[in-house]
Amino acid sequence: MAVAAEIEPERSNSQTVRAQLAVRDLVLTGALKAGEHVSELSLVGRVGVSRTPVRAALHRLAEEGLLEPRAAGGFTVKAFSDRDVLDSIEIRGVLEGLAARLAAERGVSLTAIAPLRRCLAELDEVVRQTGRSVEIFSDYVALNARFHAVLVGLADSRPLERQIERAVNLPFASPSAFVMVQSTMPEARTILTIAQDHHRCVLDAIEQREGARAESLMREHSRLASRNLALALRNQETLDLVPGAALIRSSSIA
Amino acid sequence: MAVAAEIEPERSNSQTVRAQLAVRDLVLTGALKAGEHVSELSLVGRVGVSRTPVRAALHRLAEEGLLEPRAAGGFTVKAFSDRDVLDSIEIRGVLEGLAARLAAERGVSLTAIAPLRRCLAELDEVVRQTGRSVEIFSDYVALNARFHAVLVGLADSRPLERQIERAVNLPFASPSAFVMVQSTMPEARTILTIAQDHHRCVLDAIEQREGARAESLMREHSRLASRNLALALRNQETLDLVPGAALIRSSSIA
DNA sequence: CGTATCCGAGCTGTATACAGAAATACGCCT
DNA sequence: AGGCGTATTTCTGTATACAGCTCGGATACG
Repeated sequence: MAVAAEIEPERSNSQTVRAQLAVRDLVLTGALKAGEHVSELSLVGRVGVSRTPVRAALHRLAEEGLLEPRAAGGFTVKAFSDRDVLDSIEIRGVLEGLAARLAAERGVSLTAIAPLRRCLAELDEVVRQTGRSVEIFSDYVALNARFHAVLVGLADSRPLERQIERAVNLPFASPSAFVMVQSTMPEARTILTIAQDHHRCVLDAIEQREGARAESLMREHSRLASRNLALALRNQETLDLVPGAALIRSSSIA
Repeated sequence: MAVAAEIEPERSNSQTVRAQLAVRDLVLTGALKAGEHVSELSLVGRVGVSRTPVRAALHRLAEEGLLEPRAAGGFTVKAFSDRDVLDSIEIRGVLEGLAARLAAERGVSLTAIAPLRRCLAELDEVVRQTGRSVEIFSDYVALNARFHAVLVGLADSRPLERQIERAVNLPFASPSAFVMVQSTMPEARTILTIAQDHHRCVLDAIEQREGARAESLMREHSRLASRNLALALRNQETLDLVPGAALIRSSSIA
């Protein structure tokens, strides 16, 4: 089918996963507008699999929070207010803060923290660089994602990992969601420097078993994202750099 | 089928929901042991619906955290260490703490807080009562659940509600999970009194917009559950009063 | 002209049939 | 007698057929 060819032919192992990725992309790119009802049959044509995996994918995306189940059955694309986004970021901050505190309180061996130290050093290099801004930032995004993931692992708590994974699944709530927005701003380098100092201090706090400090640092760290969100909402064009921006219906279209 | 008759004939609207409830019960009662592989076909016979809704139910239960997806496909009943349970309770405390703080910081009108005040008054009465211990506690459980639910609503944040709902879905992480354990203990009344004082102080803190106080109170409040867990783990017989206790594989079977 | 009712199209929920993969058990070979 | 390979069986993943329901439109009536 012609339309199906639009979607990458990625022959992933599972049809369900393929459908999930395809539909998620449709939602995040705005091909399916917020509030719109998304029917199973229409997707069957678009992603080229039968109803069963499409159905499973829709349920999973509803669990992720991108779709909203209707009482009558079926799903609609969820719309997020700016406060919803803000709250999602705060939730992530609180949970990551808990992870940092647990790591600190329970103690982490030096060998366990070593990978994170290495990650920190790599981030240092990226921040120190003075090249093409966009490239620096995309390097930063990748390393930053790794840093956060490994940090959460230090808490060594499966329940917490699960909960954080869910919080981060909302694309605009991920630790790196708003980093690219900074790349368009004059004080870009400043913010990176501050964020990286957060990283460093959190590691120090964990090493010295300062739980409260580690926790509040991670919270404040997440608020960098909140601040970037506020900036992005002012100049609408930079908002396109944020994944899933199509879902954010700005309440202030004055 | 004879076996299907064991399950209540509850003709709920949806086959999927029926299957979900039935399988959840099988897991929580221990009919399906922790670690055991749960096959779709075997459940088809037990709950009396076809594979499609059973399959959907299994995926939902995996999302809830009661089942664990296997790489090869299918699911196993998840096992929880006591630390997993402890962490789950801590996660709930942290999230409910966030809810209380947001409510306090953003401000709550007196009319909005009124239902919670009423709930508090009803709890007061229950705590003051001096009747059959078990009845008092089951009354308390119901009211306590309502109190927590309404409190979370005060934060007025859909993302946070979603996240907390997920945290509470783990049966032993719910606010009332370990209340029944107290009913067997001599200092039962004492704990209820303390818990109720937490409730009262949190409301006061929210009214007076003391965010930090509201947050730390809710955290400490959740730690009552942690303490009850520790007690329940000592006398194994009281552990049966906890929903889903069958999933907790005590690491210390000394 | 507005409103209520009825009918039809489309969609979801459910059941089942089929294919491929994994686990198990059996038999054969060493 | 034990280990390995193969065959069988059982399972999951996927596709499709069917039934009931919901929603929208058209028509008739006030």
